[in-house]
Amino acid sequence: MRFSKLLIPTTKETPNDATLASHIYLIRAGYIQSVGDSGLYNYLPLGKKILDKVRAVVKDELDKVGCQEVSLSFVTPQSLWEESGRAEEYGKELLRFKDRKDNDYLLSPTNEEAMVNLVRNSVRSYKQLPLNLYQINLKFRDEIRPRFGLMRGREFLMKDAYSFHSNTEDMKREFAVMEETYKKIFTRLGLDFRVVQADSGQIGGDGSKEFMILADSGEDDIIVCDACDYGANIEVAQDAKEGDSCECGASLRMTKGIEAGHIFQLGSKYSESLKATFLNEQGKSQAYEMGTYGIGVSRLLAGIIEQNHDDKGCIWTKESAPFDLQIIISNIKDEAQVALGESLYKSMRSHGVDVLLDERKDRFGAKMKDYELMGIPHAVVIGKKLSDNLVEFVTRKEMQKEEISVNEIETLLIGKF
RNA sequence: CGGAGUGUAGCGCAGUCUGGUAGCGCACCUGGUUUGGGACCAGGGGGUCGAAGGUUCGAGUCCUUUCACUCCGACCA
Repeated sequence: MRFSKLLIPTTKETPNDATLASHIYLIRAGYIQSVGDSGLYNYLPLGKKILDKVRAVVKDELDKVGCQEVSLSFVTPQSLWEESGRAEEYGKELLRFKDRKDNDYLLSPTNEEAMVNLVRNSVRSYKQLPLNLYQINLKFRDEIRPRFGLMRGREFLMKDAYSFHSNTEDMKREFAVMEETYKKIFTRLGLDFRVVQADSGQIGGDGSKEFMILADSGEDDIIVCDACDYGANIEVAQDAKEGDSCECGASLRMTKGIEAGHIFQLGSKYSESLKATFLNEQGKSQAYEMGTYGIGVSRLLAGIIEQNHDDKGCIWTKESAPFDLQIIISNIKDEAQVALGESLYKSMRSHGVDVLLDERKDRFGAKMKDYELMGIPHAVVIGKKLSDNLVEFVTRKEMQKEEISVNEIETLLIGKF
C-alpha cells in the first residue's frame, strides 16, 4: 500500500493522559484513536490490520485443535443472567439497558450464559460431545477506572471459548489441549510469557491458569521459577517471597505480568444453573462438564508493544506487524530513487510480500521518524547512496543499517519474506 | 464513594487574580524554496471559552448551579 493514500495520522506530541509505552505509541503512530477519554477506542486502518492479524493467529491455532468459531449476539437478554444468578452478583460493571418494550438487556462482558443457551438449544446427545465453541468479538465492561489505553478499556476484543463434555476427565483433557494451544499462540506472536496458577475469581470453577506477558508495566504480581516452568499469581501464592525455594530446588523470583489469557476448569456450574443437559450412554439426563478459555485480543496488542518497544516507538513482532516491509524513498524529487522504489514495490507485491511504500513528499528525517514510530520490522531506504548503486536494508529492532547493492536487493528480499 | 485537580481551535497550552469582545505551539490549506534525521518564508482557514442561570453598559475572566474528565485511594479483574 502507498503511504500517501493511507490514513496514518502520526503525531509528535504525546497524549496528555498516556503513561504506558503501548498507549503512547499506538496513538502517536496512528494505530488507534481515543473516543472521548472514556476507555473507548477507534481502530484506524493500521490498527485494524494488526488486530486482524493477531486475531487470525488465534483463530488458526484454535481451528487446528478442533474448536469451532461462532458469533453470539452482542446484546444479551438479562433473563439469561438471572437464570445463572450473575445478574445479581455482577454489579455495576455490567452495562444494562432496556429496549422500547421495556425488556431488560445487557452488553456481554463474558458469555458463559449465552453459550450454554446456544448449546442447550441444539445439543441432545453424548454422541455430539465433546464440543469446543468460541467467538472473537467485542465485550463491554463498565470499568470504574478505565486506563492504560487498550490495556484496560471498557470495550475490548476478546476471544472466549467454551467446551462441553460428558465427564470431568474429558474436560481436563481439553483443558490441557487448550493450555498447549495458548502456548503456541503466544509463542507465534513473539511474546515472552509465563503460565501461572491463578484464582478463579467470579467466573467460578476449580483449576485455573493465567497467561502472563512479562512486562514491568503489568498490573499483576507473579512468582516464577526460572529453572522449571512453575509460576503462580501472588493471589494464590500469598506467602511466597522472592528467593524462596521452588519444588525443583531453584529459587523463586517475583515479577510483573499482563494477564492476556485465562483458562478455567469450570465444571457444571453454569450447565446446572441454566439446566443445560444431554442424554448420556445410559439414556439419563446429565449436566455438561465445562471449560472456559479467554484471550484478550486487544490487550495482546498492548502487551506486544509493552514488551517490544524502545524510546523511538513500536517494534512489532513478525506475526503481528502491520506490514512485512516498508520501502522508503528518501527524496521524491529524485527520479532514479522513485523509479527504483516503484519497481521494487511492484516486485515485492507480486511475490506476496505485504509492503508499504513511503512515497510522501516529506523529508528524509520525517519519514525515518515515522518509520521508527510505526515499527515495521524491516525497511529498505532508497536514498543518496543510490548514485553508488547502494540502498540500505534496515532492521527496526536494532536499527541496524546494512548497505546492499541495488542488483542484489530484490533477491535478498524475496529470500527473506 | 472519599480526597485533589482540570475543562479555551483536531492535539498541547497561555489568558481568569486585576472584566473591555480570544491568543501561542503543533497539525491543516495556498504559493514558493528545500529533500539523509521531525525544513524555511509568505499568506490563510478553523472557537456557542464544558453547560445553564445571574451581576454588569460590557463576562473566557466575578457569583450560583450543574455536567464531564484526569490523578490518588477504595472497589473491580
